[in-house]
Amino acid sequence: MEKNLAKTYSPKEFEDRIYKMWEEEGCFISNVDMDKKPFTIVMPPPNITGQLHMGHALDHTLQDVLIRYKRMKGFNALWVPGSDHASIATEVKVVNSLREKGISKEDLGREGFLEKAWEWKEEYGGRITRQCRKLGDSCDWSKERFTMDEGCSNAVKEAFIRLYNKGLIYRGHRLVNWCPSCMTSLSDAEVEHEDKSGMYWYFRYPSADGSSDGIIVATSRPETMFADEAIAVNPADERYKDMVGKKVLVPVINREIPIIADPYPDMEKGTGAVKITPAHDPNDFEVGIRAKLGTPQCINESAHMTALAGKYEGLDRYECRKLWVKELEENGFLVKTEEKVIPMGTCYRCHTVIEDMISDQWFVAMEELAKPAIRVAKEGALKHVPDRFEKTYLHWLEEIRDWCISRQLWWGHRIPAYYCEDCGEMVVDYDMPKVCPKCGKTHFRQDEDVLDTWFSSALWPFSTLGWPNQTEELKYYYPTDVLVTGYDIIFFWVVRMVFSGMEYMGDVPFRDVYVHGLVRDAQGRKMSKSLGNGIDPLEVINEYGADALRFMLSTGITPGNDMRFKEDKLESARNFANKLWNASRFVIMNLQNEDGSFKELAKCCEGCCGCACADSTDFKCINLKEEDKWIISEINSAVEYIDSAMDRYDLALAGQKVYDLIWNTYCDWYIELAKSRLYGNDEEDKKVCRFVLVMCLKNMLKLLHPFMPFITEEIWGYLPHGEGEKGYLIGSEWPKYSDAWKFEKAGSILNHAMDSIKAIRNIRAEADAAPSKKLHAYFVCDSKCADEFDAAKTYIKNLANLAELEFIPSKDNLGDVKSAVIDGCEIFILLDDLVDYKVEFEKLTKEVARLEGEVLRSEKMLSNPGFVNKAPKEKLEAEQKKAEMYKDMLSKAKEQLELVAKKVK
RNA sequence: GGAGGUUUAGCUCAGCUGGGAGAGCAUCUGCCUUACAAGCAGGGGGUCACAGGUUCGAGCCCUGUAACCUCCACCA
Repeated sequence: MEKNLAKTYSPKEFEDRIYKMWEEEGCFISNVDMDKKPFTIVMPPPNITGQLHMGHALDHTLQDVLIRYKRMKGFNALWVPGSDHASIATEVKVVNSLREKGISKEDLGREGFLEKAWEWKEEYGGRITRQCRKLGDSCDWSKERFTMDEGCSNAVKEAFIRLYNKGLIYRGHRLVNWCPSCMTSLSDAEVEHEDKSGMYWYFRYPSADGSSDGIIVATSRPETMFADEAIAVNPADERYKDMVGKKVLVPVINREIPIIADPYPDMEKGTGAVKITPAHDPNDFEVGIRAKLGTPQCINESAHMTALAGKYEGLDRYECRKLWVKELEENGFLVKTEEKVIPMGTCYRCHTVIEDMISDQWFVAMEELAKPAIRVAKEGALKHVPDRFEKTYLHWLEEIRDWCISRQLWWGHRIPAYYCEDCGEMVVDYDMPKVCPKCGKTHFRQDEDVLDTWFSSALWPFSTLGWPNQTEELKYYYPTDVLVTGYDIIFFWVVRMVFSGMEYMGDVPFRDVYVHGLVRDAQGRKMSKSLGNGIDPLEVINEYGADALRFMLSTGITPGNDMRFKEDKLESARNFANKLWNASRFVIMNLQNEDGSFKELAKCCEGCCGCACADSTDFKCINLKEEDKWIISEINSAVEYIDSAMDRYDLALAGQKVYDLIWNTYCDWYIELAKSRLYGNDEEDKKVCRFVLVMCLKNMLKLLHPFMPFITEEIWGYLPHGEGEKGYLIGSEWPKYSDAWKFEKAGSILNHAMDSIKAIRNIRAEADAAPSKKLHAYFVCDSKCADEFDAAKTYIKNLANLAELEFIPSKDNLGDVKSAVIDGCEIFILLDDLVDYKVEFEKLTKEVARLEGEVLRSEKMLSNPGFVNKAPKEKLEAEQKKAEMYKDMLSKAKEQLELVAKKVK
């Protein structure tokens, strides 16, 4: 082993090595252990369609931070990894890759195609797991799952059969969302609504018997006219009362259709008369059922016209529309047009405009299943973070319609329904039946369709733990603790997992849903392939390291809100890692002898191993200085703060606190204070200082570990450890808040010291005094804190670079001074010719004005009976103290001003 | 047509249950001070979108307005 850390922080040198070490040592493995409480997260399985993007990196980082935190807190932490077969998305990808080789999916046939799809899965599934490792995901790879592996497939069959037997899955012949490009049905959740600029065309449908001028209807889809079955009007509509029951002709093609009365038409919209095309519009379909209309189709599965469209047969729907409108116009049927924004459903995968298509599909009846899912959210058994997402969740469940689960695809879970070749009888079963229960024959064919990919995802929190088998894992780990996911898949996934969990397991799949936002680009746009603005996490890791990426992602967010990806945030995170690296290097440097062996550290207590263990709490045998007590106190209160933030899922606040602690507290102050001791001659005190440096560093490494696991583990490896600390940081114990670590007096002393130092530095900087120049400072302290300033004296002398610090009773006879007023003390420095008295005069004038303002504010508050009577006692007392302090500071500042005023003259 | 979110320093964003406005980056000044220039020290910069209200006290609570964003909603 090297004696010390390398000179420069270079994450590439150790991140992969550390991960491999963790994995080989089984640090991620979790097994059933009744003596420990489990903490479980099931990873939202990434699609095997490609590679992980920044959204995954965020999702995984948040989960890993939580898992590592809980693991260190002593939970039996399990993070189950896996991936999703992503039926439609993957099928499209495989089809495309085949097309490039000039092969169609039909050429290969079902079996051949599936072989190709599995090859795809092997390649891309493997790539994803490698990326997870790069990110530092501490998931239990021995439990890795895939939505189409044997266990998950069994779970899918079991779920399907159970629901079918309960009558909650049924086959229906009805209108469904159809993507003409993907050539499959889609569920409502898979349809996105986009506003598109469109047109209303108003056409006259002439009267069949010539008894009237006919009727004018508006439509945005003239090409569906070939399949019109009626014109509907509202029964309350006076305008058309006499026409109900009469017939009109579809223009040009002269097919007779009736005018019917139905509550559906809105008298305010369009002309109040609506053409009814049951096969191509869901509302029309409903009207058609009520009026017993037929369902002729003029558009087919690929959105081309059928024979019903006559000479337009075979044309694309939009081609046909153009020509057909032209023909109608030329024949005088077009009354007027109106430009209009029309909301249109599009396919969530390819954004093709959806057709409503009549077909035979499988459905899940949702009404009963939704009820328990609604109940658990309302009762609080399922908690959303932030809670506003509960509204989204509930709204969707309350409006839910039956779920179309069959897809006309090959890649996915094939529906376990079998049809007798002889009599057509359908059997739903785990495997192909041997004998037909109806006709006794033995030839069956399986349903051609596969299931919606979300059908298997819905089972993920328990199928991954062994369900439908009642395994030990399932009993121990279920329900899981938290689901971490983006708000964009609440509908697809979260609601379905919840009602599935309630249905099959009788309990929620997770207690909390931690919802995060999207990672956008620097301009705030969504990252997408089409914009080409996506950023590859691997490239970022390559340049800045996984720790920097993780820190940027986990501390740059507010729960539920989107974040922008900014390069400078990454840099800042990387610089922080570098800071920690160098601080650690400093500590180690001062710890080691020439040969790399450790120098002696002070022992904190009887039986101390001399390794400055992180959990030292008994300081009986050690002579701590005030700054030691102070830094220990600071860490102690940070632990309390961080715990509370983590427990609220406020990871960003927790992370920022560690940042602040390491950089602004430990590095900027403690290490600086430590230098004079380490370079001094007091050998006993050096041991004490080393002890504190190491103990505090260890605790900070722990606090940072969930966020930056690699660098913290790497540094941990270079520090001395006692028996109780053997092993890796990842498995170490989280720091505990302890009263033994509270040192209030030391805090006060150091605060006085830091205030003084800053004030003197300020004076020096503004007077343009050389930093190297040793100054002589005079302090006039209040008697109430004289002791504390006295205790702070050496710190001030050291860090403010003073030749001398003298406490004097009054500033009289000092002569020319530059000064500062801080709480409890006035500071004077003789700077002779360096001072610009004019500037000084202005500054003091301003300061006096400021203090006057403060005093005024305070007095106003204190003379306000409302405040005095109603404010809590602590507030009142605090305000009184402040008032006193400001008055004091004001009078001193005024005196100084007078002095300077004389000089100016 | 419904629902939600956002609006705080030049930029990106924090700000917990109401009690004296913060960070990172950028900018300016001075420093290669023996862990770190990926750094150190110091400074400047904000009518907390707008208008009302509640309160002794509002960035925070209530009402309204504006701008931007997102989701949901059966394409006459």
